Amino acid sequence: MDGMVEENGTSGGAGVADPLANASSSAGASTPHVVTSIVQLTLPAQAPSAQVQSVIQPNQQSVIQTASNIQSVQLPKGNVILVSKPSSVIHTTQGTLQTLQIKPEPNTLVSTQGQSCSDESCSDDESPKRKYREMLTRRPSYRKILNDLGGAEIAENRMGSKPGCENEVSLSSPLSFAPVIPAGALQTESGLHTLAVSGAAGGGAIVQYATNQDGQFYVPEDQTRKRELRLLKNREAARECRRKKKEYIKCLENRVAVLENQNKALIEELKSLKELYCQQKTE
DNA sequence: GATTGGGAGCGTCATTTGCG
DNA sequence: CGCAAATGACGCTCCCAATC
Repeated sequence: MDGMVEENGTSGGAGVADPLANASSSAGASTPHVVTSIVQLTLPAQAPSAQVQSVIQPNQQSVIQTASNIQSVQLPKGNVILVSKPSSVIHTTQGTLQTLQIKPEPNTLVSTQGQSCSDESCSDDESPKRKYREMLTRRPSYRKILNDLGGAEIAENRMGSKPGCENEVSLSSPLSFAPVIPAGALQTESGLHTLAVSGAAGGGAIVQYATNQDGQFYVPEDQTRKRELRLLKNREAARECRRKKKEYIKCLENRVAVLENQNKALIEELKSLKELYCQQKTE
């Protein structure tokens, strides 16, 4: 899967869709998400009517996005940045849009829940600790991320690229644990004993075994088959999960690079605007 | 060549998540 | 709600580079 994710955040044809790509694609001609990000810039209050010639040419792709179907909302305080959530690396427990409110006070916490929360203004229910915990809720699974972005079918195609892998299931290898004894073992109503055993690679497992006429211990056939099948499936699942995790990390790394570039461009743009503004002011 | 430390990958178990 | 899949955590092995 080398080169699956291209620099501009779009995914390669045969690869899995970059779960994070849409948020970073500034052109976005083919993306279903019209709005990738909305940034409201507030001009200095001293010069509300300043005429500023944009350094952004009409046909030039700007890193600052606008969207015709989005209405700007006047907010009483501070600047508001709306971030489309689905592709954001920031995950919250609610809503499609996140509102990040930026306040100048140094001790203010930035909340992703739609409101800021300074240390002293929070009630017990809304304590910073609680909010922090909420922010740390488990990240959605890779499967969910793909589903949200409509990439499920791609994932399925990938699965399809290994046709018949289930048929390769082999139940031939025997279990390796020894039927060591009943000290502390429990006997069930079905006559099976339940015993905790240690696996070869740490951890443990609960197995059931029975005794034959000679009092020897054995594990019922279908019990071992079930266990083997479960282990085999889980082995495959773990492998797949690791692959997806690596892919996900690649995507994140790619996104970092894209955002760093965007940040650079924004800084440059801001610099140019500032220069223009100062020029016109002195004239 | 022997030793050592770190990284990558694997198998398994326990737990969480998602779906019917 | 139950079940299967997905994922985190843990321990193990293998490989490779650095050091002695």
